[in-house]
Amino acid sequence: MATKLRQIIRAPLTCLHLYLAVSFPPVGPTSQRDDGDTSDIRWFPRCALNTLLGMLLRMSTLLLKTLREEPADAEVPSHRLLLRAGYIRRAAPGGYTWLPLGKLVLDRVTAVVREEMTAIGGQEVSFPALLPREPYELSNRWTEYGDDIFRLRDRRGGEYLLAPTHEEMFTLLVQDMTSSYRDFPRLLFQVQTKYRDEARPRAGLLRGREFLMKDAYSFTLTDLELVTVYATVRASYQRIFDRLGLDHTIVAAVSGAMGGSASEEFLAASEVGEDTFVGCTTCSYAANTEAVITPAPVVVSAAAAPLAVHDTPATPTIAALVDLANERSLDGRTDWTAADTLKNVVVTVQQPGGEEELLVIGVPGDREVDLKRLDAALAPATATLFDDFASRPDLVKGYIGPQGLKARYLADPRVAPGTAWLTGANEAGKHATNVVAGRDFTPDGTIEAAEVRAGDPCPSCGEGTLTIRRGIEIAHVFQLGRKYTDAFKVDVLGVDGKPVRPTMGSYGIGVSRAVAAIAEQHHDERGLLWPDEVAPADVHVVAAGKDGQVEAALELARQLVAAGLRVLVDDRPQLSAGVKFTDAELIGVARSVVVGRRLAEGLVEFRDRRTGERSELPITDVLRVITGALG
RNA sequence: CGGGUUGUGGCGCAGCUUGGUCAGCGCGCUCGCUUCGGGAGCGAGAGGCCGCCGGUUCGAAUCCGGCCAACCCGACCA
Repeated sequence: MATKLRQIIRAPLTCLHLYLAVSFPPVGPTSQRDDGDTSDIRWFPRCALNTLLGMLLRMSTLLLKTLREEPADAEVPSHRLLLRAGYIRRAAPGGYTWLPLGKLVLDRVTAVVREEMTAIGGQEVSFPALLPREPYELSNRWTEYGDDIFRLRDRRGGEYLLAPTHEEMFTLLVQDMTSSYRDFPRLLFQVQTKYRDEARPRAGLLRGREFLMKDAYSFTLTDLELVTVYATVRASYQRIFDRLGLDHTIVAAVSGAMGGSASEEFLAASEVGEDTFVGCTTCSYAANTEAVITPAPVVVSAAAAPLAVHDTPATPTIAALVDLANERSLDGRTDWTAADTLKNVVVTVQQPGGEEELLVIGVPGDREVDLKRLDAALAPATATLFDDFASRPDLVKGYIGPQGLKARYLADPRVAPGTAWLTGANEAGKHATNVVAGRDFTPDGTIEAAEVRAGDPCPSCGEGTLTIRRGIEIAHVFQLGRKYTDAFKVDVLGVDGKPVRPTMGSYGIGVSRAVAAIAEQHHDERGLLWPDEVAPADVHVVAAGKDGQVEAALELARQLVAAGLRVLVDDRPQLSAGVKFTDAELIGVARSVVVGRRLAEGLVEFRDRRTGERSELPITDVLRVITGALG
């Protein structure tokens, strides 16, 4: 009977992590499926260095329910399929339960990350997710991070947060445990649940309010060392994502709320991604649109005509202005286009502390202001469109020009000194031509706020043009610098006996998001199709028949397990073969073995879902074929 | 936070306009028999405070008000 404790399995000593696993009999009525031998429900993850341990998952007892119908509230493929195939369930707004199959995949992804981080000398630690306010107060992020932090109070009124990232804690740990240059360099990481009070969680695992993240931080004494470690981690990440089967692009990025420089993101190409990035048609340049630098134009004509004001009634929009300019042959020209005009957009800039300032942004009239790029340029401050023109009679909506403006003015790099523009005259119904930058007005600086378009010149090589794609941000690496070591005044003794302040690198991987990204890149109309490295099992054995097929499938599965394979076996009674085939395709283990109608002749069918290949082979050859296929 | 859509057994939905044998359908689940290689057939069942609160009414899933939640678009966001 199945009430006894299962045998305890000890992982080999070669494993970094020793897993003890005990499984219990399924709760509830078991009499019908209890075949008297459940001792093989061994349920444990393969250890980090894997191979020697097999695993047997019996679908007859697995906590799994596939859904035939599409869940109504799931939109993107990863969300739909992970729900349908029984990997996750929604448990809270922006929070998901990992079911057994999903947990296996998550753990495999984590294992790959852990192996690669360890391989470059990373050491794993783990901080609480629940942290007191003070460290975040000292780094100013209690304020800077704004509404995205989950904040809470304990019974005595003490203030806490659920950590959105752990820079402060890593820095404090290093401060606590190091005192000499001999303690450096350091690379520390953790795999932790992070919390962000996202205004709008969406797309299942892709943007949750609770998610699993691997965050790593390097501590070095010189900027040069930081560059070296950065390159090492970057290369490690490329290996990680290659192993995970994620088609990714490394793009130049902005570092956002973290602070820092030399920032790059790893984006997994996907139509459902929330990040837009550009690539160059000729060189290797790639960047998040937020980080695209606009090349300043070469100004040819130095001698421009003097500024001239024209009556331009009823032209509050660029389109109306251009039409009228051509109708009236302003300055004798009839070839005016939107690109000749200078559009001036008023925004309110809000600092994290709450102070507000009015700012006017000047961009060529044929381009919109990209609010994401604007915010990235202003970070950590944020901007909103200004619309209270009644309070500022000096700002004439639709007729604003940069000349004589009584507000801070930042211009697009295309508004270079010497360029002449058709723009507002700061008077209702009037515009001015030949408004020359550097002569008639001088911006307080430049800003990258104009939209980026496919076909724009490449800022790197200057020859190619930009193409635009969408991607899922699966990792972000950047040279953080001394923001946090300064905040906490971390100093260690250098070789010369004088204090040295370490500099930091920050390297994050969205682990749970990576699972979703893999699902986005590896599925078809029939279901998921996991890369081998992260699949919940190496092989899916399907018992298709009731003439001993279930017993034979289980026996085969045990042999495969004994050889170190992780096996998912569909031993569910009473189900037709069709149901099992469909489920197998939905669940997405690439290789399956069907123990079916030709069992009596000792033959089973081997299927490769990626290639569509099917072949019959003696049941005794299965192990050889599978191990061969797995490489 | 703005706009939109939607809340009815585990899942997917109908019913609401026109209040009254409407609490229904499909899937799933339980039991029996048959079936057994592509989400089987027949029969018999279990399962729902119709998101929540209040109002109108003789009577509310249905009409009205408020609230909550989910999803989508935007804003925001390692």
